[in-house]
Amino acid sequence: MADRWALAPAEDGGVEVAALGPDGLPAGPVRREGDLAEAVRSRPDVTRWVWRSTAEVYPRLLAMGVRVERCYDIEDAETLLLGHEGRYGEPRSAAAALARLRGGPVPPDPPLRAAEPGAQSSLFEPQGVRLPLEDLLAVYAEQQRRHDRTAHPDRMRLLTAAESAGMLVAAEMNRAGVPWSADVHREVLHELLGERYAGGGEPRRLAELADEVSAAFGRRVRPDLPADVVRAFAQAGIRIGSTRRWEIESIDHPAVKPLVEYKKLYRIWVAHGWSWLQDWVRDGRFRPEFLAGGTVTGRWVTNGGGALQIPKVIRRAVVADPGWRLVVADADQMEPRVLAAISRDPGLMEVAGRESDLYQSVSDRAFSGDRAQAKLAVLGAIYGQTSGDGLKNLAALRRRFPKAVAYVDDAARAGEEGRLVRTWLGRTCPPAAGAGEDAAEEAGIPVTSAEEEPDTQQWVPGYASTNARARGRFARNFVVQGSAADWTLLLLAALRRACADMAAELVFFQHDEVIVHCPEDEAEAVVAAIREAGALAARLTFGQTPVRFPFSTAVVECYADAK
DNA sequence: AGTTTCGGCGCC
DNA sequence: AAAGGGCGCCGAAACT
Repeated sequence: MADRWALAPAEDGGVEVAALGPDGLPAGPVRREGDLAEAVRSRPDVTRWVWRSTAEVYPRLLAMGVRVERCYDIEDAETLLLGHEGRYGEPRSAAAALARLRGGPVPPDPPLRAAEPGAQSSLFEPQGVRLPLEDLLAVYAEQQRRHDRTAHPDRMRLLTAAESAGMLVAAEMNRAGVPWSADVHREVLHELLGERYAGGGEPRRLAELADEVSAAFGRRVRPDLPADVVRAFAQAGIRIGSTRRWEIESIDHPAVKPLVEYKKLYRIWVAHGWSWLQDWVRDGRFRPEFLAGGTVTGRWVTNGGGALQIPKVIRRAVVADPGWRLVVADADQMEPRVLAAISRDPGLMEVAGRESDLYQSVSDRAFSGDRAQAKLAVLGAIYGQTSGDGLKNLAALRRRFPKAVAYVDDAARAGEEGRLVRTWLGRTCPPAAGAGEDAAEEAGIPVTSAEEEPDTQQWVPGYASTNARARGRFARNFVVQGSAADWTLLLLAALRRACADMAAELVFFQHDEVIVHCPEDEAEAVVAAIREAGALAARLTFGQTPVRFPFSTAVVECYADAK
């Protein structure tokens, strides 16, 4: 039996299936069967299912209790391949890919659906345009050839496979949900905000703080209205450019303390308060929708619920089931370690080859001993910092780690010049990304002329335009953040496989941090599995490298206790 | 009245 | 002290 099969759900609930040969070409006839889940369940030896869209197929399989080992998502691969080919923005649907292959009119992509609180049913709605399996297989075969034509075919194949794996993880996490205690959440809210008043107005503590702010100014001020706050300070003889916290905090005025406190609590109230709880938590689980590869850098996003921005204080509500634990694992200094792996800078690889604190090591070697400064300088180099403290030490960084800094500098230059920039595995940055209006215009989005700003520097020799510099910073960060995302995809894939042999379930992922929910007696095995998965991901992603990817791990009953 | 943008801030 | 990367979310403000 072939280990690779393809399937395409049909309109009537049936399914088409076909065995594939090692070359990815059909190894048998397309068969028509009555039931999607049964078609997969009855073929336990299949190690990879090829399908149009994981979002279309996998939630339905999971609902029937069927999991798959691996998959290949044709439309996701199409997106990655188009990007690699410098064809960002072309329609990415399988139907569009087929039209390009056969030479017909290319249909535009269907519009994305919007997020709705708690709308589990949306996960089961058919998305996109279905294609007969015969046609899907033609697209798939062509994609195999397009992989071969990339700069590093082995890496590109790994990338599409890894992101498909990420989509399986995301679908499984969406099904599992994040263990969430509504009672604890309500306790936290009551502690911070006080009683709620009828009518949905501000809770007690916010009303009190608003009164304190008003008293300090000697007139009624709405602290949640920036314009009102600016006006109030102006009347007090203090001019401010914005009401951002750092700016407010530098002011000497009795309104500052209650105002800053108000802004902090207001944020909790509107973004993670009682109505959030009502919308997103049901049956002891917070159910956001994770989307693998939702950003150009490959980082995930979530749709609804702000799952990647859960405030620290609210994490007390993330509580394991009785007898279960949360294994919380954070990759230590992930981005500089990734920079070491991709730049192959000898000095940085040596530092990143240890599991000990990378910023402390950098500080010991390059500076006079301040870890905070070393961290600022390293992150500043990755982010393209243009001023501030980080810049002071950039020269030292450049001397000590020349290849690493040159790597991101080269990416920045490529970005400024509009050239393609890729992650280690081959995810490609759109040439105009980070350019603001330029990017919008190139994507076909009309830009109002009133906002166009003549870019006078453009004609001054030696100066890049504002937009070009923005592209440079974007590209500089892209190669590091994106390559880190490459590694985390492989990490998740490996961890998922390890968890498949246990009761443990992956429930949360946030850039460099995973949470596994498992029975207490599995916790130590999960910790070990995470470390092994990280090491395996490093080998697979970067090949032979001395760079290590250690984790800080904690086995806790409550997420807030992990730090 | 409905839709889009802005300001601010949460997370990494 | 406050500049540089990526996101999502909310209400208010600004728009049509």
